[in-house]
Amino acid sequence: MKIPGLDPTDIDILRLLQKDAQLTNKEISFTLRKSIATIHERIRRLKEQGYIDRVVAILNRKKIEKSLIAFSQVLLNGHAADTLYQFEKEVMKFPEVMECFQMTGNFDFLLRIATSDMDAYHDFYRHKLATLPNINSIQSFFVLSETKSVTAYPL
Amino acid sequence: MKIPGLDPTDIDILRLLQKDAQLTNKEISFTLRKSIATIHERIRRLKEQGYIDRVVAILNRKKIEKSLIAFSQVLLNGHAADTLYQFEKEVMKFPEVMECFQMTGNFDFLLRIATSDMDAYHDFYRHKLATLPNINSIQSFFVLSETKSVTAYPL
DNA sequence: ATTGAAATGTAGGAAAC
DNA sequence: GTTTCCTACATTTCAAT
Repeated sequence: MKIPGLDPTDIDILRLLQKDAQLTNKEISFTLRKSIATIHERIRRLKEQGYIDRVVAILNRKKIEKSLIAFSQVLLNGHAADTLYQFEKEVMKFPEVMECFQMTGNFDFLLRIATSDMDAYHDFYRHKLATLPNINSIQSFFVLSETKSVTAYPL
Repeated sequence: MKIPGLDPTDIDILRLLQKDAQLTNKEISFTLRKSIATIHERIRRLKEQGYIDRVVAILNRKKIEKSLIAFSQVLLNGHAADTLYQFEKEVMKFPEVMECFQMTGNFDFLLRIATSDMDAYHDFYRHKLATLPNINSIQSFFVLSETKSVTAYPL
């Protein structure tokens, strides 16, 4: 079995819910040819055991005026545990930072930053990000166009 | 008004649904001190007008054995419209590629790639990604740890 | 656009096979 | 794991404001 604790029906359910979490148990049971009660019980278990983390609404970025997405590579001065921890602790408080990953390679963190436009990004950069302690360098790249963007993991 | 076509109540609703789309209309109506019918009508409108793109289940990456996330910077040979288009068309077919953005800067595309481990990534790299035409270089970075990862835009 | 109330459908739980 | 039944909630519609 590919994923410990999950059988093919569980995988099918996860595949469907990753694309559309508003499917009713009835619709899922029809698609997968199982009873409603089975689907209900499976989903309950998948949530309880933490396979499904949460259900969220994905907004249309263009419509809500967060048209500018930046990916910023951050290099810190030194890698003392405390330096890393302090950076993480502060950067995750910024709502503009949707993602922050510590990375392999020649920089320390990769951030995904959402703002309305370049002015707003500049503002965030100067008055928030660049004010954090122990920052050596920040290199930013901006999204020109979005070819694909899904939240569904391949299963 | 910050976002055209939305009043403060709409913004509040979007903020809540971005974090938890399983909130019932009743719960939202209680939080925002509006009637259930109002909340219902607002959400219907937000979906119809495309502010809410979709509602999805977010899985726990660790539990489903997609522990390895790579960000790959791809540089193509030349930027003929057809070269770009062909790359986009092919790369978006790969389920491992969760995101593909055309970017500013000294590379053309940034990909987010989800696989189970380094072996699976290597396999994807050699037999899928690197076989696409007109690829000049691919530089990959891997996620060591996840400090923050949300799908909610700041509103 | 907002509301309360009424109708419909779904979720969630229990029992028996 | 499935089926049936049941109750409680949630969604959806609608007439009135």
